[in-house]
Amino acid sequence: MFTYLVNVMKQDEKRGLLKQKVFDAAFQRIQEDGLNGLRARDIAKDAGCSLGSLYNAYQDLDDLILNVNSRVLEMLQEHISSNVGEEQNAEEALVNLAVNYMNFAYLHYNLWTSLFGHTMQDNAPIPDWYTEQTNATFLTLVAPLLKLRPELDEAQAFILVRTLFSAVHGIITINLQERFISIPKEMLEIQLVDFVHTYAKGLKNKA
Amino acid sequence: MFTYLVNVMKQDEKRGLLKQKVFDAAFQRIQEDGLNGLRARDIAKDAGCSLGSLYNAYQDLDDLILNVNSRVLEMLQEHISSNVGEEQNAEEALVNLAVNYMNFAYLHYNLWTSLFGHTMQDNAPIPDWYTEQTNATFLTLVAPLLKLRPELDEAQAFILVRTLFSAVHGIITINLQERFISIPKEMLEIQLVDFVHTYAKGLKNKA
DNA sequence: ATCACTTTATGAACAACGTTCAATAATCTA
DNA sequence: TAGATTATTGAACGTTGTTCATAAAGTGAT
Repeated sequence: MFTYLVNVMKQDEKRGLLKQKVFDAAFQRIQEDGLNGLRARDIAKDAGCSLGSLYNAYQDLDDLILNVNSRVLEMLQEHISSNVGEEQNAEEALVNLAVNYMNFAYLHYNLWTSLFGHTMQDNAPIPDWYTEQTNATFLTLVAPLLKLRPELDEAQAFILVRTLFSAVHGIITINLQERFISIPKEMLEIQLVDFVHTYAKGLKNKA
Repeated sequence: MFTYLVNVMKQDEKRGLLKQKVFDAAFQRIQEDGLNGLRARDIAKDAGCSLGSLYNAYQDLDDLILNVNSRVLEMLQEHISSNVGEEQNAEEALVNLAVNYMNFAYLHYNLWTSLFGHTMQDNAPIPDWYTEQTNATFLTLVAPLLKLRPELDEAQAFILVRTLFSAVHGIITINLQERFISIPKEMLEIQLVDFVHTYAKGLKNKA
């Protein structure tokens, strides 16, 4: 019955279907084996198409990976800002952002490292649409903070969120990297919450 | 005359010489082209030996890269702790650590990304000697802080330095990654110094 | 200096990879 | 249905990292 559906589809619908199947296969491979274990031939096999068709659907592996990472960015954005924005104060919102980010990194470790560990072949430039989406994701994080602290202008809030996000990202990254001694998740969370509170205290005491 | 020296050398001295030449070639390649541009055949050509000899000197490319990264770690340790330890207070020491770290990242960008961007083939484990060196480098950073703040025990100082280092690392990493909007070095330094001061203020206000 | 023995150097060969492309099949249009 | 357009295929290509049989060089005892 699925074949019937395919037969009844227009050509561009089938093209979309193939693209989707290739995407799904790549996503799952990255999720299970990590970016390092990604092979064009495996993706084609999983997607049920030939090796050549993969390059019909996507320009090259970089193109495909960027599309997967784009989806991961969406997931991250959704996950990170859940339960954020209904707090009484900005400090708790920042703590929640940090803890959500940590949980995402643990929950989707391979997808998360794909986001930051991928580099283009031959030092090719990252396409604009991708960097724009990355920065748009950042702006989403700024929004709840602005609601809570209307006295900040957007530029200030952007810098604040960016700095804090970078710092939190670093703390989690270093802890999860194999080359460093890492502490258990529970301890990391304590350290992270403490860090955000400490930094927030410093911000309050600034003026 | 150089040939004369070679002729007069013992066998293991020549082995060391070859290892050194291969190392130098790899180091220079990584420094100039980055880790992505590293090719076994290029290294062999630069070192003036055959492709096979490279695998006589080092087990594989991972082994060679880890040795280069080990040297980079030494450079980082030396660079980061220069001018640190003679300050009046711990806060200034932490600021200097952060700024030194930033300068190293800018000055030796390819070497620095090699340090954090390298991953093993086939998810092979990182050898113990390397992770031990990494953590030993950390302990070096803790030492000046302990001298300045003798009331901290070593565990507390370690956590403090580790958290701060991770955060600083994250701020610099995110800014230097191509996929994010980056600000000029001068602005980053201001942001970084401000961040450390703010965090230090938070620490003081904790008790 | 000669010989047997060990160590080192070599580059052709191999397997695995991303990518291309001429040939084939499918689909659309008129 | 015929002709034109598009999609699919997998063999083939160029580059990788790595291995290995062969050759060269070094070592030490006689």
